[in-house]
Amino acid sequence: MDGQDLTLEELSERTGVEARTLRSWVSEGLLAPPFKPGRGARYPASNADRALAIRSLKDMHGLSLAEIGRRFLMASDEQIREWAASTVQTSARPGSAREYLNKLRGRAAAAEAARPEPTRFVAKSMVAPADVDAAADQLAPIYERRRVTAAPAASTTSSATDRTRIEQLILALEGLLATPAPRRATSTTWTRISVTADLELSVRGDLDPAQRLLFEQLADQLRALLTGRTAA
DNA sequence: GACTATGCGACAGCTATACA
DNA sequence: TGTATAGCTGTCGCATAGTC
Repeated sequence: MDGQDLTLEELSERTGVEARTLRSWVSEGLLAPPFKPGRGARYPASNADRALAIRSLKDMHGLSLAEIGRRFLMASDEQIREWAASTVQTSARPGSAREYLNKLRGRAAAAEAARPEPTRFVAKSMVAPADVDAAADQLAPIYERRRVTAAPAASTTSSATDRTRIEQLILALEGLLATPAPRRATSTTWTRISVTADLELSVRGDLDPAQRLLFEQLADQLRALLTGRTAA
């Protein structure tokens, strides 16, 4: 082993998650199993990040373990570390989506400044800035328009540009989230927008054309990020 | 080989929440 | 109010490995 492996106890101490709970997560496939069974079992150090990410996704975002497992299947190591870091840096109750995005932006900026290597995502934005502006203008009468000031395109990587585009879309949609939703849906009407073959956005209730346009653009951005290519 | 520490799988039970 | 579900949590029997 490489010395970075951990016993279950060390993993528990490092993550603050009880050993019994960690074993439960291993049995459900959320954490990697030990390299060998029995006494002296060593777990990969990456399990610490995964355990912290589970806590983050569960406590901050209310995801079920099953949903977290599905996200782990699609997530990169970098993404899992980012989720784990959000647990470390957020000791209080989770904040708004905007606060979360601000944290992501801050960490991304620091990481890029320290190690400006090419990003793993090469997706190009499929949505022209004017399209987002037009959609936001259409929604302006519905709720207060709030937008971020985009960084100059010449100084950003493609992934940073995509992140900014997604942020703009999310911020434009933020007004829809002003009323907290119940933990379980009671309405039977949903609008579903496919992102990939096994991923879709589901929005409770009917959407007007402007709202639907925004969600479709958000789905386009997510699809581009996940697949690394643009749609026709 | 005996003892001890550590870990595993299985099962039952507890708590909180949502739903009919 | 009863039932179902999710997410742990406690316990038990067993296996493995280190020490004497």
